Amino acid sequence: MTEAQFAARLIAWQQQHGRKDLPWQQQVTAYRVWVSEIMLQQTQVASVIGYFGRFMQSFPSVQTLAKASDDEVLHLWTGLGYYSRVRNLKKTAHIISEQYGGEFPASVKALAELPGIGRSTAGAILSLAMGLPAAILDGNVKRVLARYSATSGWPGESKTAAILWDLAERFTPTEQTAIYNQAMMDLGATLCTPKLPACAECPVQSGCRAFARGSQSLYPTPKPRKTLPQKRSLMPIFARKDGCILLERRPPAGIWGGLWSLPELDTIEALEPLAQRYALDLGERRALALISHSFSHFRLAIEPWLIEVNESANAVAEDHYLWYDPDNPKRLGLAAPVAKLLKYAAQINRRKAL
DNA sequence: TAGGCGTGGCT
DNA sequence: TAGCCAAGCCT
Repeated sequence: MTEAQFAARLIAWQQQHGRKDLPWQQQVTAYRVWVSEIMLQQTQVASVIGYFGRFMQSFPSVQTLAKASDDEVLHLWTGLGYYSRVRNLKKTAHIISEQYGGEFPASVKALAELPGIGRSTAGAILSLAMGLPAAILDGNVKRVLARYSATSGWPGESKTAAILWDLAERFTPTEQTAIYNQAMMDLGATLCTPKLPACAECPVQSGCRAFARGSQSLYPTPKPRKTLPQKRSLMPIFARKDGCILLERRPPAGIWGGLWSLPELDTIEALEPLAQRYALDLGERRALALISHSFSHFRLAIEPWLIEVNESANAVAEDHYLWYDPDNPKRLGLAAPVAKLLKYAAQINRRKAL
């Protein structure tokens, strides 16, 4: 099968079986495609749909996003993960409004220089939003191409990535590139799935080297896994009489960067110094059930403590902490397990009030 | 180049 | 249950 035939079959398949009703496929603009592509990085379509709608409701244009506060954007990202995407999103929104007059540049090079946009996301914006010929190489395309060409090697290795990018560039047609790229993603998401691919329905089965050998499950070569380190931390839920709970802002980089969180302690011995810093008188305390939270690179066991406090004046910077009212919550970014704990603590508090 | 960076769904 | 995986990018 020639490269042109491959592309033609994908395009025909897309028109019959592809996805055409995703939110970012309606009222297509570079802005909407860009936001969707950032949200979809390492994140499944089903998870993104709700977030995308709320985001567009609040920030309908690159200018409204550029002017928004960090807390407001992080609030709408809470639970989606990879929060550095938000910092990069805001930086790029600024650059587009200030330096590009509100229009996205129309080249891979210029797009990929923007924070948070790499080669594949640049290709997606160019092809899907602008109709220009540009290749993409996301997880779906990698899987389709690795199987079709029976290419071994983990795609995270530069050598394997170079081979796959070369294939992607060769197969990507200069006409109808948007439909073709969407077809490759949809084929990977619906037929050429990681497990139990539906090869019987595949439009390019006849040229697929993995299918010919019955070795679909060998591609792409999986990432070499190491056992995840296990960490543990204490999270004091300092609750005032009025039900408000102490939150601290996390540093901009690192895990949960820029989000609001409960304080994190290594040991219970660190509780007194922390209480002193905030000038808290500690009352009754009770341990709540352990929470296990899993990240891509470590596992965290959280030991939450609900602690009643009386507060007096302290000298901690105002933008470093706040008293969060669960019954009248401010709009800000919260780490997922912290959001769960706050709900739980509010429940306990409400029961006590009855 | 390898590792940091989240979360939820699925098996 | 525990591991795998998802429309990757940055340092």
